[in-house]
Amino acid sequence: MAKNKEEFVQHIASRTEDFAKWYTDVVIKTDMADYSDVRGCMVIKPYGYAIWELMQQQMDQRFKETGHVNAYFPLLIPESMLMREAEHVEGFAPEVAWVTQGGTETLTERLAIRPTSETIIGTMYAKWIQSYRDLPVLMNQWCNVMRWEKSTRPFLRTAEFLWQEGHTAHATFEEAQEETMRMLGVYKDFAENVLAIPVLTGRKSEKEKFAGAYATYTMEAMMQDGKALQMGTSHNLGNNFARSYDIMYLSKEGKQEYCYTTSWGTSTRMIGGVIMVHGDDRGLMLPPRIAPYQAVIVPIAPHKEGVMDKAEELFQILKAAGIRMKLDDSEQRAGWKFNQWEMKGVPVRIELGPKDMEKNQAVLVRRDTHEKQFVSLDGLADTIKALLDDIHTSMYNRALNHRAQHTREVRDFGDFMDAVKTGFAKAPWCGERECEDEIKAITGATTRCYTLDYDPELRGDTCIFCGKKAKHLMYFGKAY
RNA sequence: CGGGGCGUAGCGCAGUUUGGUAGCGCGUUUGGUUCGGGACCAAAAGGUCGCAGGUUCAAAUCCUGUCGCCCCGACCA
Repeated sequence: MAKNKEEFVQHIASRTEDFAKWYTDVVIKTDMADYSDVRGCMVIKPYGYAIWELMQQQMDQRFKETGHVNAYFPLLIPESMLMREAEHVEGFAPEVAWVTQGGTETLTERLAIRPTSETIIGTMYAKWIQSYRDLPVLMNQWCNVMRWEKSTRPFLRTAEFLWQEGHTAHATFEEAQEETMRMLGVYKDFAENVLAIPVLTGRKSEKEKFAGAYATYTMEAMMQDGKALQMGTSHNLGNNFARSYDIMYLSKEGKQEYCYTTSWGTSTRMIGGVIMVHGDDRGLMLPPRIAPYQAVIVPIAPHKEGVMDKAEELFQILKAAGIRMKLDDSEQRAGWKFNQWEMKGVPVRIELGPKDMEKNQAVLVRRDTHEKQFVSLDGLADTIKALLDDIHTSMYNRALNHRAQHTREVRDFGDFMDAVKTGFAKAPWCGERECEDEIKAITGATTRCYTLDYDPELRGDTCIFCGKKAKHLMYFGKAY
């Protein structure tokens, strides 16, 4: 303990300082000091990258299960290629970074650093697809993209980010629509069953949809402050890109037809979502399925005879059982380690000391509830696996409950304004751009997505704001 | 692009009003006592005070310029 009160307060303050930085320090560092003009560059530290790798693995597995294959396309896109889809260009032009110089050679045509790859992949698809026999084409690419945003935000909006972008081509609109919805479903499954984040799925308004798309579908999560985060999107591009890039096939009937294409993407922004949905005052709280370490063994009194040997033995057994393990044999006090691993979000802590060894037991402490249990060393791997599943479910339910408490279905604009102060409002809406803009100007809330099963004819609702006939049941909220 | 704030040791900061030996906490290193919730004692290492110019016997401190970062707006698949 510190000598006097003043020193003690200072001591605590410096700890709190550490702790306020946990989110950047542990996972991502945005540090622009050496990049004078590149705002919002991101450095992902090894621990954060390990999280991303686990996300990649589990998403990729789902992509493969739905018949997709991975490929890679160029980083640089010639300006003329980018410009072929008018609406797309209009949407992305303000945030594209350009290469104008290659070595000592000044380029005759600028090259865009990809903000997304529809244009270049579309160009390739046009060459690859000849016949109905070539369809569908189902590909995915893991890569980085760059968008020169005016303002950036750690995790949520960085200039450069890692993502996956799926691009598919189909013979008919219906097949493209089916694919769009299938991948939206894959994303929802991933968010809920891997990240333990409940998401709303639905369709974007015309204003919020992807530039050049026929329709954009999205999954939206609620953060702890009640704000919305778009976690992934799936677009039915109709034949818009096929028309601009000449993606055509010869049908069974011998006619040249345009393809129908889709694209869908999720990014490192999801790491930000995990942090903001699950984190608490002690730091990160990682859902077990993406935790680089699912359990950490903290030996108690490691200098005592046999403790380290037993801890090492346990570590090997649990690791062999398929649990991602860490044995903390560093020269720190137990209490320090407890706090350190809680800050890093490890779901389960295993304490093993002389007293436990006598009783053939270990102490398990879960990160989410801090609940402590004494369990037998026999069958410990199974006990921990069950506990990890339980932690996942309980984290999901906590987030779901939070969202439920901050979402209100409203029919009155006063209630609407109240609702979007702390969360989502679900309200009938006319679907018109001017109305959407005015709602944003007045309340700060934007349209997030609308439900797919709402029938305004049956319900006879009027728009929450302008009073015209409602077309959609829309979720509104303030967004990141 | 507009408004505000900040650049001093690895990290977080005080010191600038009123110019006069470069400070504090954490971290690091060494030795010792400890060890079931962020230990204690003792010693040590570590900074051309963002950069450039000016004023002065003397500048972290005053003046001018410049670069960078953060926050709030505006903007934003």
